[in-house]
Amino acid sequence: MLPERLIFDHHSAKMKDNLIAHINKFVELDEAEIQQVCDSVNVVAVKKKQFILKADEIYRANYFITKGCLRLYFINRNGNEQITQFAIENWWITDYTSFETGKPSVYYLQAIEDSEVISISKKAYEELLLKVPKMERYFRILLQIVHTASMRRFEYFRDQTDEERYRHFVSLFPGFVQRIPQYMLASFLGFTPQFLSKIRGKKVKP
Amino acid sequence: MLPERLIFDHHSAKMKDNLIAHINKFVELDEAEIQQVCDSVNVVAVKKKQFILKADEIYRANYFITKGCLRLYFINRNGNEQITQFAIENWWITDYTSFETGKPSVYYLQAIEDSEVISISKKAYEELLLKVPKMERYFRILLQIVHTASMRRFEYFRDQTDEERYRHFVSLFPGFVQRIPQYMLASFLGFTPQFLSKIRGKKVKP
DNA sequence: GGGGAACTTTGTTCTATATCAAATCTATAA
DNA sequence: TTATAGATTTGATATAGAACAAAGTTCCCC
Repeated sequence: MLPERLIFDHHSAKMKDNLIAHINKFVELDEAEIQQVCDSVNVVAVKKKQFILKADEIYRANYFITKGCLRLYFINRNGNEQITQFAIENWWITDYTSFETGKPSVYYLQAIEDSEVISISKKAYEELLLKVPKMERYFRILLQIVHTASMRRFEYFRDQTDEERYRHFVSLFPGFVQRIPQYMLASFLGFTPQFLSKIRGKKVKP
Repeated sequence: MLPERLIFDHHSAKMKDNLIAHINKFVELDEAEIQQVCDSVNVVAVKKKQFILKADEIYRANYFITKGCLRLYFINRNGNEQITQFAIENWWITDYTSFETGKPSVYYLQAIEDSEVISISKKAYEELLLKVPKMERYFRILLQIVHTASMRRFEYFRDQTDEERYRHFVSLFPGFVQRIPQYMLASFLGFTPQFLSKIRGKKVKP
């Protein structure tokens, strides 16, 4: 029987393969570069409801999800959770404001399901970008994608009623909606869980 | 007296210096790289109210403002203008969705004041990124900044009332508010010009 | 597998902001 | 210089969704 450490290393290597596969969709890494990426990151398992970080803490890392689902939220002045982002497989997530400035965040980062996450520390990230310029390209491309996604999201918030935004979101991501409780979806879409329940109770016009 | 073309070239070179100065805040370009950047871009003058692009057109370039002010907006289903971004000196602006996909945009890009703009075509942008890897870094850093800005903006939309968001914006950018008509500020902040007028008419609580 | 907490549903009332309408005010172009 | 469209103000009315409240439901944890 293998010692615990080796089992973990084997598992860990498999997680890292997911990240490498994702990077290779955008840039072509050679063996040495793959090694440098793998040496820069760590694999972490988080249980459902476990927090990776909480408000008032500093986001010293960026997180890539290989399995599961996380949410990023803050508490508004009425004391309600406001989810600003979900992250599922093959997404990076962090509070970039805190990550960049080194100042405490207002955000909570919590697992919605048992999840596997790859983390890269701020320091390792900066060093990796200098050592492997292809990673500048990789993150530049990802950030362009993120930017277009948030522009799109903004459009929806400005051009649709809450009810329309709900129906639209469900039609776009029917599978994802199954994975999360309703109150989280309501929070993400910007209204109360009671209102979501009322929408669902309504018969859709034939 | 100099021929028209030379006068323009001289002016054009000065505009490009602004861009180079901006890039040099984030990465250090050598002479050859500066030349490559300058060869990749064009200088354009736009008069107040003139459109750089309109809805249904394709954003084939990214635009850097050296002087003046532009707005990016779309027409919502009620026929109202929804401004999603302003761009002033030293900001890049485009509809990245259209820029990346080559599909027609829903956005209008219009000068609010007489402005000077440097454009880089999609083709020149892609080539420049390959020829000058430092530009990957430059745009990666800029996109991180843009991303944090839109996260912040989202927070404000979720955590403040319209009136609070107005007062907050004015306190953050008093000079900018002077430069634009009220109805544009209302559109950017997500409410009607009538409502903005009513807010302004109110006495602030002492 | 039972009990309590976490969710969801349902009904009522309330409020911020939209919408509609019309009266000024203000720039710009002829 | 004035005519005219564009912009702002002001007031009356309407409405989407919040807040509050309380009854069901489901999910876990012991």
